[in-house]
Amino acid sequence: MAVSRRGPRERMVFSAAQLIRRDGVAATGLRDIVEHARAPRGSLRHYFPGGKEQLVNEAVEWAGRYAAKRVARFLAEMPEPSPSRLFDAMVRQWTDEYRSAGFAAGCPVVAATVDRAGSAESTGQATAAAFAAWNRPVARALTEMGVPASRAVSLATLMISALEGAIVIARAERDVRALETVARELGPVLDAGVTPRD
Amino acid sequence: MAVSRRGPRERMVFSAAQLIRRDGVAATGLRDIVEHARAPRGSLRHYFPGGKEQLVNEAVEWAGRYAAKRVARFLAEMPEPSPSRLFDAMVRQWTDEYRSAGFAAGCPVVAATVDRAGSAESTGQATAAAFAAWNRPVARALTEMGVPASRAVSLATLMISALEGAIVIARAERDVRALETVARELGPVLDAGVTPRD
DNA sequence: CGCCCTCTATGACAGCCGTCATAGTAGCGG
DNA sequence: CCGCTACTATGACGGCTGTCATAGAGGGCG
Repeated sequence: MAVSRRGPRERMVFSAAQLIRRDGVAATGLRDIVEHARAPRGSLRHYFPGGKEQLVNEAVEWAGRYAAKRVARFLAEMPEPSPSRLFDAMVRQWTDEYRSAGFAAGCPVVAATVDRAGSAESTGQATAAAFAAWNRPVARALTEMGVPASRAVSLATLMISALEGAIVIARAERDVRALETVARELGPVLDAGVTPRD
Repeated sequence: MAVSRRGPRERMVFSAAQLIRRDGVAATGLRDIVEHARAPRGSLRHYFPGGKEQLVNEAVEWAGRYAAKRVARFLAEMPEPSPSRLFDAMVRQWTDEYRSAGFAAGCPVVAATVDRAGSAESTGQATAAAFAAWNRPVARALTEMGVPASRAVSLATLMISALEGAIVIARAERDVRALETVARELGPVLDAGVTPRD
């Protein structure tokens, strides 16, 4: 696997993101992460002297970069990009996973935001940065498709909001219905460039 | 307080919902709930023989009923109901809370969905039921406003998805921007297709 | 009174948590 | 060979978790 090619440190961050998005932050133990990453437990302290908080933060940051790269790939694979087609691709990533692998996991950034366990000031900043890192390429893509710059960021926020909400509902219902619904209902809106209220 | 008028059992469910939506399920201890509810710890086992799982499920169900009732109240207070105005009211509930009380808490149903801690089959059903209980009055309100029945459920799902996603982003950013954005961008979309007045 | 039923009090239990202390290994430059 | 650095191994620590066992109030009622 390409994964095991990476160093233990990177594997731990990756495994942390994977377990967090499945079980939540509090329910994910350091020992679980180490085992899932097939990494030596003795190295935990060495690589992450900041403890669990640091590992969680890096996992969130990793997820933000991953989502951003994913957007770029969607656009690269798209012959004639359009807002609705981009949104479709973003949604389809989740419907595909849920259909093939079940509804066990959600978005790690959402998990880290919701399950902040009270403390963790730095985790709050990490989640905000992750959402920003995700929003940025989406908004930029929209502007390149002809959406006015003033609305591009807003539409990107709407897309990500609807997607994240639908992910949660899909997990609860164990059905991709909500994901398909937001794609179907929001797609035309994104293409039309509906004039916002006064 | 009206709250302390209620029996200890109901207070525990209420406190559970309140703590879960702030810290998540796993990070919320039974002892925290009992203390927050000013309820006797000895009664926990008596009222909730199903343990934490039962208490969490009841908190989620309570939240679903609460959200449904809230929709009814929004409509009752609305002179001339419209889809966008309903959505505005739903969003404003959260912007108001965040502005006045800070970004500590989110939606308990989302927390219970994301933070399912692996097990808890019954909690999955409870969260699905809660979303359904919330969707139902929204969809019904939309049909009464002139939205075709076939699209009412879809639009309700879109509204709730966008709202929930924006709640999460707002908490991460510690800013109501995302909430205001989805209200502004989605409002006109929801009204479109509705024949204005008789 | 005595009995029952609802509710409460208290403490112990095993188990997991994140953190940390200590020791040890491998490799490399000198 | 040394010393040094990077990394790993292992186990213990206090603290918190949900669960449970046992005992005891309090009140209605015959």
